Amino acid sequence: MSKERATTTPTYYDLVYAVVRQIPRGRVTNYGAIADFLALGASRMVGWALNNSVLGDGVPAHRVLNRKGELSGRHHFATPTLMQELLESEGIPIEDNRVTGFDQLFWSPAQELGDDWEPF
DNA sequence: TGTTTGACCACGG
DNA sequence: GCCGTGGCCAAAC
Repeated sequence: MSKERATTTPTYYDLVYAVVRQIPRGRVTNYGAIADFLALGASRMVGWALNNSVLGDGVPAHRVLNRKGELSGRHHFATPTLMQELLESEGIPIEDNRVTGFDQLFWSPAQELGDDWEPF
């Protein structure tokens, strides 16, 4: 929901949330793509942002994977299998904690949204 | 205020 | 092709 952060100024958090929400159902992306699209320069921050989002916001963090296409963040969900369940529910086949056909399911924000796209 | 850590990525050996 | 190291930025301790 990107509520006001009160004592803190808006951060890339909101941007990450917005981008992840734009991910179409049945598609996946990786941290590096988001980080590069937002010009964060640090893909680690995307994970941190999602860590906050999963717990409270309606951000489909399960669509965000690492560059290998692995479900690296599954352990952060309510249950380790929840992430896989959600992906399979969207028609994304998972095999050994990795997305099958990750290359064709990959969704690039910079390519789909455009370089001048902004959440606000 | 300084140090540590984190759902990562790229590069080198 | 796998493992180790560096870099990146921000939040938590």
